[in-house]
Amino acid sequence: MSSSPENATRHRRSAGFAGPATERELPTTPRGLRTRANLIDAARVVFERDGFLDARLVDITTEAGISAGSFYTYFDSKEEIFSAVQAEVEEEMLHPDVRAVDAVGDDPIAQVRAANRAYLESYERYAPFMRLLEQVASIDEDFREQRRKRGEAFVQRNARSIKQLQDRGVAGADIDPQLASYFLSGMVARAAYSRFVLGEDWTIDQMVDSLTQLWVNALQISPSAD
Amino acid sequence: MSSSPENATRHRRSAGFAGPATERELPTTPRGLRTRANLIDAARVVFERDGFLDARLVDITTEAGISAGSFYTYFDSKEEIFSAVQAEVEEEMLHPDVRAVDAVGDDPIAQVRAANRAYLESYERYAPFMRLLEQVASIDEDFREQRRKRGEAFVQRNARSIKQLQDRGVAGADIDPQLASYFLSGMVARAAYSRFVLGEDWTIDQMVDSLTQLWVNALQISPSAD
Amino acid sequence: MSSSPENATRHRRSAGFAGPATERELPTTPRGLRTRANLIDAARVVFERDGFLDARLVDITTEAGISAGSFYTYFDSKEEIFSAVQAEVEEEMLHPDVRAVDAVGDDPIAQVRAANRAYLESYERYAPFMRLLEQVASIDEDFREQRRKRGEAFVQRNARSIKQLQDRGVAGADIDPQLASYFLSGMVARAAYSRFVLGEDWTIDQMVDSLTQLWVNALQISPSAD
Amino acid sequence: MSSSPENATRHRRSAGFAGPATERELPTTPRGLRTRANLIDAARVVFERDGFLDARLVDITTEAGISAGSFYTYFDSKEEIFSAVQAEVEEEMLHPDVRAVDAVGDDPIAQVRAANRAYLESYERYAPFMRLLEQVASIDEDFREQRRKRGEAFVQRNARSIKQLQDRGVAGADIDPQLASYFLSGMVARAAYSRFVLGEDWTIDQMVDSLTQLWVNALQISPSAD
DNA sequence: TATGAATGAGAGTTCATTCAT
DNA sequence: GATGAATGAACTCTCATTCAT
Repeated sequence: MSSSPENATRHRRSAGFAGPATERELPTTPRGLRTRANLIDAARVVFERDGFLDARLVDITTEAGISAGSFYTYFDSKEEIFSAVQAEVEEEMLHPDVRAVDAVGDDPIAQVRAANRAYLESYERYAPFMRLLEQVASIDEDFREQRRKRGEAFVQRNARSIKQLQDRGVAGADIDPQLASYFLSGMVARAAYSRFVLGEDWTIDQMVDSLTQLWVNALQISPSAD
Repeated sequence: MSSSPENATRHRRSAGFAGPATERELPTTPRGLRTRANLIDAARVVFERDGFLDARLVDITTEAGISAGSFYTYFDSKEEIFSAVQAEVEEEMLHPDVRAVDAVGDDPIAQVRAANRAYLESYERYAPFMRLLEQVASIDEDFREQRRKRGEAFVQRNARSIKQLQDRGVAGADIDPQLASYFLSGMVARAAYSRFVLGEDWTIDQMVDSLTQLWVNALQISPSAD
Repeated sequence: MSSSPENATRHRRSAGFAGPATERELPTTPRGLRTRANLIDAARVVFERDGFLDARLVDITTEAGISAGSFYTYFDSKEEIFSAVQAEVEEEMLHPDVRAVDAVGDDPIAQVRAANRAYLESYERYAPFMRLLEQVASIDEDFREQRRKRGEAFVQRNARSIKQLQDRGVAGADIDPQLASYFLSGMVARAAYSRFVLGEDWTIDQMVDSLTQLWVNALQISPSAD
Repeated sequence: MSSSPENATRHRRSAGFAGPATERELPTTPRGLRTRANLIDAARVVFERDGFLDARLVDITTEAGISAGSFYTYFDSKEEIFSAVQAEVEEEMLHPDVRAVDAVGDDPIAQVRAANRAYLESYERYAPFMRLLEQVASIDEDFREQRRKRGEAFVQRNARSIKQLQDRGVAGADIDPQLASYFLSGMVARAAYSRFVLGEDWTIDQMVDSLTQLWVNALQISPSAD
């Protein structure tokens, strides 16, 4: 809004994020594949720059160097190309430069710290995209639901870790692992959002220290005896 | 999007949330004041039902029972009436039915618990409005910044409480009160969002218990000796 | 096609003729009523000149002297304004200048002749509109069905007349009144179409004579004894 | 319209049905001939299924199993391939399985009956194509004119038959053979249209009986003395 | 010659905002 | 001051046709 040009006009068509639907098949020729890839890259640039709502298809095609009509050779709607961008970015996020996490060893505190750092650094690297995700989530209920479901898996994994710590007597026994996992993950996620989207001026080190401390205290994790 | 009618299109002129701007003076006649109030109430209904983006001015004026053109007698833009709605809701939120918080006494744990419960109950009561706030924040940077600043005060107040607990030796001394306040508040806020906007199916009691426990542990608050 | 300008482009949106649907209420102000009427008149001009398919909304609004966007103040689609045109024309057709048919008396042959003449004269007067009806019927199945149902009533009425003639012994007894009514009415309708749309060069008198003769013979109507 | 997908949009460039124009020469290779034939068959399928207007060239080429661009190797426009389809269907219609018509003998009533039956049965067999013809005729004036001229010959032939009957004293002498031929043929054609396009629920036997009776009465054909 | 991607000229549609009555 | 009709700038989406490979 205020970040858009004067008198900007924004259209939305509700093609929907409801699901993958009839996944359109990829173009067969190298040229087609190249154009499609260009389009996705262009869309990412425009989305991250203007937000989902202010992004016009014509901006995307212009950025991609093709005509407006050609958009529809590859995608049916802004929502559909957004999903493609999302897939691309997620693909990209899954190629970490051999995460140091594994080198951490068994110390649960070190593990929490490493996980928090990894999360924050990833968030920072993809900050414009993360902001975009937040926007789309706040706009579209289906997308929100989709995202919630994905988060579920992450929370469950964390909950199991907490449970194991409890079983080993390393974490407070009277803590609900599910809720603790959910709420503490949320704390970190929101801290990242505050830092990288809202622009709070903390260093990552500060954040890692503080978040890890709060997390560890909250779960009453005792330092590893090793 | 998914919740909007097929092919709905929304326009926006970026009047902006940048600030109070030239605060428009209130109408002088009782009738004018009544119409203005109707308009705000109508806007709240429509905003909460359709979201900020899908809300059309004509829907608001229709809901208010006045003509489309009369809107501009009272407000200059959708953003401006949104601010008025926000002011009204916040006014309403400040009239608590004699909050029991004060009855809590000096026990810091009981205070944290009471504060968490109060927050969640208030969030629940205003859930549609809270969702609306999230949406607008994700859309508009100025609004986001405005909101961040307001939150600041709240965080500072909490930080001072934490500092006092530390000074009394009731909370961990090595905790950064500012960050802890920010992050723990964020945890609660996000939990409320997950529950009342995303629809996670927790009871408020569960949430209060778990959040209070995590909060208290995180700050290493020891039970009051009294 | 060939009758449209070179490289003309024709769009069709399937709003549908399925039914009256949610009949939009009339404008309340005189100005609104005037504009709506202008729009209908303009639509009739454009439809009759260009056909349904080649008629563009912007042609209609231009003809009506209003802006393109204003169209949607009154109608939702080309189909909807077409229905309004149809209603208007039918209204107009129902104001005959005191049809002479009644003056014909009891002679069945004279009655058939009078009916045929009235039909042909009316068809001639509304020839451009009749051509339009044919086109729309050939394009849209719902409209076709609608029209078929309306014709039904007319056929039934004729069938009853035939039945009465048979009962009075004035028409052949072994004729199926329903089918005869349908087929003979169809013969007259098609003759009118051939004359006024296809442009066959018969005089109305010729047509009346010949059609009446065929009709009368077909039903074996004997001349009234009077 | 109602039969087309939501919001379908159709473009047309008026290549026109004006005439054979520069008849494009047939492809020379067997492969080319096969592709051309496939294209025509595909076009017939698509035209009959979707109507002329809603048929997209890409649908036709897809149905034919060739690429979009290749269309122009064989035809210049939708109109042109339509003409080819028409030619093909008419060719097909001219290969009757040794029509029993000739076996009818000299009885004029039996001849009329046989002709009517043959017409109706043929119409039924080609009903989707006949509907298509009606549509195109209603859309394009040149095509309409073309068709009218072709019908002329048929009407003339019938008119001559009627004349002969009159000369033999078997039909009413005061009937205009031209007009009678035209109008009665029209009656049968329209009955067929009502049955096979509009969906009236008559049996062919009913129709043959009734139409023959009306036709014979109309012409005052007396039963053959043989 | 076949391919299929690219084009581009529109048409329809929306709605914040203006303004004559 | 209120009304509600009128405006017009945007934007999406289609598909016959072209053209580089």
